[in-house]
Formats: sequence, C-alpha cells, structure tokens
Amino acid sequence: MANDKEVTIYDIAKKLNISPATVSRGLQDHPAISKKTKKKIIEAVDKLGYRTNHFARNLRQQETKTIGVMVHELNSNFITSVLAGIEKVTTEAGYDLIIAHSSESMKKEAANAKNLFHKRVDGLIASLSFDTTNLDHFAPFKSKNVPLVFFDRVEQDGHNTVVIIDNAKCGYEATSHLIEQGCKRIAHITSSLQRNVYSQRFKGYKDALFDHELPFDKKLLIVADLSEAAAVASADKILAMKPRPDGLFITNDFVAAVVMRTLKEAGVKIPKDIAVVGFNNDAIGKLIEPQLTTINYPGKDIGEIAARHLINHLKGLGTLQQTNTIIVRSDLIVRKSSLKKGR
Amino acid sequence: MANDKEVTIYDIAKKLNISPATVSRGLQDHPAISKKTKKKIIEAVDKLGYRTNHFARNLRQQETKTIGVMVHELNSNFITSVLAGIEKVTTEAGYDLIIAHSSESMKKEAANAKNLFHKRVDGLIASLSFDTTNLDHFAPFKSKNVPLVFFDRVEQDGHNTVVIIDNAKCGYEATSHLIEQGCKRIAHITSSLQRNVYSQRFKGYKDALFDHELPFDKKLLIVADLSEAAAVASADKILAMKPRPDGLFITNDFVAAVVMRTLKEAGVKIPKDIAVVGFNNDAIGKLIEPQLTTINYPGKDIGEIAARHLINHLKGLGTLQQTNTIIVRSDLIVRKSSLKKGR
DNA sequence: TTGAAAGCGCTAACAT
DNA sequence: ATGTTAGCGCTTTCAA
Repeated sequence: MANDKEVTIYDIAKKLNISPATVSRGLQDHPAISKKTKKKIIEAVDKLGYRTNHFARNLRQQETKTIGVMVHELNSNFITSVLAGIEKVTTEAGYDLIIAHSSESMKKEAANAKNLFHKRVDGLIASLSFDTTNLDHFAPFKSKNVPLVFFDRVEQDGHNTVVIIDNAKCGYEATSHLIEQGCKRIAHITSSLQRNVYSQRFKGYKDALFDHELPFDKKLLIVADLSEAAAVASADKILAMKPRPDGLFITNDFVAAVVMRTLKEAGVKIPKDIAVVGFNNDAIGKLIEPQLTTINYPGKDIGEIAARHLINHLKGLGTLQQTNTIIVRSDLIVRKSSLKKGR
Repeated sequence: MANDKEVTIYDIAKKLNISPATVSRGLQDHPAISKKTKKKIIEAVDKLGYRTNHFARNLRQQETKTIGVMVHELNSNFITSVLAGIEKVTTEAGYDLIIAHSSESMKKEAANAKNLFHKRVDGLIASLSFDTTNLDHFAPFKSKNVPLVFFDRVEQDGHNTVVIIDNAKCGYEATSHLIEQGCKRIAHITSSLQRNVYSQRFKGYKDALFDHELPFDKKLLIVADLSEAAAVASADKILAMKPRPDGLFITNDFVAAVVMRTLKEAGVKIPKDIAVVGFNNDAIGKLIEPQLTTINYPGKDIGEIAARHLINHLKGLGTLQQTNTIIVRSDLIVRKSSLKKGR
C-alpha cells in the first residue's frame, strides 16, 4: 500500500530517457521544449505520482512564495472577512499564507514578527495590536526589503503602505445621524485613542458635535478594551451618568450588543431613551433587538486590496512606491437601534 | 540600509574559524559542542543577523514541520476556537499551520486536500464539508503514511482517528430538557443527516422522545443548510405548522438566533409559546433575547486534543494507532430561551 | 530542442 | 569536541 519513496524529476527523466533539466523545463511550460516531450512528461508525472519539492525549488530560487498576515484576533467578523479577501487574492497568485495573531499584545506581536521574519515570508500584511507603541519589530523586514502593507490599525507615519477607511468621516456620519434623530447628549464608547482607527472616529465625533453646535463633554467619552467585561462596565458608567446620554456611538458592534443588553436589563428603552450606533457591521447586528445601526466596514475588500498591492509589488508591477494610503469606501447602515423618529 | 545578502552558516563559520558543521550543531544545541563555542556562535548569529534557511533544512530532513488544517468555514466561534486550540499546541511543538477552508463544498475540499498534499504537510487535521460523500481525496495521505485526524464532522468508518463529542447524548439532553420544561411537540431543525454530528443529534432527539413516551413526528424534522436564508425559511415552516410546536431543538446557535428573531417578529413569545435550545455556545447566545439555552461545544479543547495526538504520532510517541475515537465532554447550558417553568 | 553540471544552505554519517 | 564531505531536489547557465 504505502509507497514511501518520493518520486523526483530524476525518476521521470530516467523513465523517459531524457535529462532532468528537460523535465524541469517541461514542468514549467518552458517555450523551448517540444509539445511532444511536454506531453510525455505530464503523463509520466501522473503515472508515477510525482509532486514538486517546494523546498528544493525555494532553496534554489530564494523565494518562499509565502505571505505573512498579522492580526490582533481571529474572533471577529471583520477580521475573518479580511482574511477571506486576502486568501482569495493570494491563492490565485500562488502564494501561501501564514496567519499569526497577537491577542492584542505588542509582545506577542513582536514575537510573531520575528517568527515570520525567520520563516522568510516574501511579504507581510498586518494590523497592529491594541497596545503597540512602536514599529521597531518591523525594522528587519524593511532592512531586507520585504514589502509591508498595513490595514485597519495602522501607523500613519508616512513610511508605509496602508489600506484603511475614512474613520473620521464614518465617525462624523454616525454622530450626525444620531444628532438628526434628535440626540443632544451623545456619549462615545471607544478603545485606545493611540490607535488611528479610534482616534479618527473620535475626531469625527467631535467634529460632528461642533458642526451641529453641540458642546463636547469629555465626561461622555469612555475608553476601554473590546471585551465583554469592559462593555458591561461601560454600560454601567452610562447608567450612572446624570443626566443620562440620549445617544451612543460605540466603536465596535460586539461591544454595542453587550452595552445594549446591559442597558435593556436596567430598563432603558432603545432607541427611545438612548439611540445606539455601532461599528463594523458584524452579523450580530441583525440578530439583537432592536437591530443595530452601524458602519459597514468592508473587510473582504480591504483584504483583497491589501493583498493585491502586496503581490503587484512582489511581481515588480504596480507603481505603488514607499508611501501610499488607500482609502476604501464605507457607509452607514441605518437600522432600528438609532431611529428615535422613525423614518 | 538594506543589506540584501543573506548570512549563512558558512559566513559564521568563516568568521569564527570553525567548520559549518560545528555551527550547525551549535545552533541545534548539540551536546558534543562546548559551551564556549556555542556562546561564540550565538553571538555571531546575533551580530551578523543570521536566520535559518528552513528550505535547506527541510530539503535535507524531508520534513516540512507544517500541519494542514481543513475546515468548512472560518466564520464561527466554534471553528475559531478549534483553530486557537490547534495553534496553541502546534506552535509550542514548533510546527506551522496551513489553514484551508472548503466553503462547505466537497469540490473545494478535494482541491484543498490536493494542495496540502503537494505542499507536503507532515500531518492533517480536518472537519468535513457539508456535502462530502466520500474520503477518496484523503487517499494520497494514507498512501504516504501522512497521519490524519478528523474532528467534529467525521466519517466513522473505523479507519481514522477522530475527536468528537457525544452528539447523541447532547441531542438527548437538549430534548429531555425541553420535555422537562413541559414541551409536548418538539421540532428539530438540523442540517444534512449524512454528517455524523447531525445524524447523532437527531438520534438523541428521537431517543429522548421515545424514553419520555412522546411520539416522533417526522413533520417536525426540518433539514436545511446553516445560512441565514435557510434559517428564515425554517422559521416560516414552524409558523405554518398546525398545531405549532411548543419546543425547538436547533443544531446551531446562529440558526437558532435567526429563527428566534423571525418567530418573535411574528408575535411568538419565547419561551412561553415556544422554548428553544441551540447548539455550540457561540457568543451570540448571550446577546440575543431571551438568552439562548445551548450545548457547550468545547472547541478549544477539541483543537488541542486533535493537535496533540497528531504531534505525538509524528514524534513516534503516543500509543494511538490506526483506529481511535476520542470523546470530549460537553454539557447543556441552561438560559432563558428554554425556561417555560422558571427554575 | 535538449543535456551537463554547478550550486542554493543545511545536516549527519563518518572521520579524527 | 570538531572537521570533511556528500547529498537532499531543483533551476539555470552554458554548451551542443
């Protein structure tokens, strides 16, 4: 049953009385090889059960045909959509993926970076962790000219290619929507303002307040992580405020869902007492009650675009040089959680 | 800035005036190498920025140190938990992961299998897709003695190592719980009965009915896929039944959540009119209203166990031979969606 | 259109 | 405790 010996191009060459070099060329569809020979090679390959030894090839070619992906977590709709987008593009282009997640820790992120560097990925796609304060762990990639593309959570120091949405605009739209629904005291629950995504959304929130002549009250800003426990705590803070807010702009759908549950348990009516807008357009938004108004964050598109740019770069195509910012469209999806007025 | 030339063990050897073999041994912490020499080597490695060429090593050792994982989708709590478990164990053991998903299609599953086979994974962990009818695409692995571990959705033909929960017992417990709550007409919404997980849960459901002297009515069995659209359709079927069921045992939390939403929109009170039990213990269960009674399916444990067994096998440890079934514990989590009586 | 041969970087059997 | 050397399977330059 088990035939343990691996078939190599030498076996094929011997069987066909040709040289290994010809087999190698035939397998790569080299133009100098005759149709006849190619056909014979293909047949022999099938018959003998040959499979390419990627290690030998990569050793020779000094390419790994592997792309590293670093994300903070795997457990969100948004991230899995991004991964799906990346996978689609990279698979088509013949690249493998190594996926690493940092569990929101810079330390783990640095360890992952080191690992991927030693694995010699041809390129890297990354979103930063919660507490990442510098990009030193990416320096080795730069020094070896391994291309880097960041998405979602990025450092916009002007040195990297980044794929993002216009978070400030989204924050502005979410907040303006709440204001149009008649909200006067809008709280904002978000995460580390050190991360671009959150600081930009916060900026949009403030700008919308300003443009609608509402005061910004920093007591209405709650910064916390994205866990269930933190969400419950945030909701408790909201409940304790007096006067209570009449609108919430929350930076993450899961957190929004937990907050809504906690508020409802305390007897708050949504959206009548408090209107809520989330962020991401996760599946839960349509399952909770009332259904959640949110910002559609097109993860799959982001993943595809990031991967496409990286691969073009690897192929020497694509004009994208050093600095580059790509902004993907995103829009407000209005559902019941924010409709104080109806429509 | 960029120093493009890769450092090899020869460079290190030259610098230290020792042989490449010594460097290689030093790097592997070989016992025959003196402490002093090892230290010198480590220092030179750091200084020169050497990184192992895994291709050369793998080419030499005929091992890829890579494990393939095949799943049907990435977008469920259960699957990401399993992956987290697998990753934990494999990372500790120094293995990489290649993750492939079939989008519930046997065709894609077969393509993934072929790809992973050509990538020469050292082992494979897999859960079958929705419409997989045979395991022919796994035959190449068997013929090359590449170890295989299946989990969740498996084929129990007695030829493979499988890691599962006792689905029949879980189905029995879920159904019995509904009966204890006073349900007399319990419908079961599930997926392809060709898959062990669903057929076993169905068996448990029937056995519970039988043991409690309730008739099994096949009109109360709904088989569909796990999409939102199918869930809505299933709910519509429930609404059209007369008399309506007073209990539902649903094989998946997401489906249960969508069904509950649809029923509630039609004015059904849960659990008063219809009690509901789901399956998996996904995060949504605690976010919907009423919170969902469900079966806790310990994904992380499953992943860890599957990975551990595979790796033990690869190391030549572990007594597990050919046939092997590992059953992981799992339990009912009671929440409000099923409590007709209170507690 | 094909072949010969060198070499990618590492490991391990065999020396010493 | 360390060195010599062959070879893993492939690609590619040079030659024919």
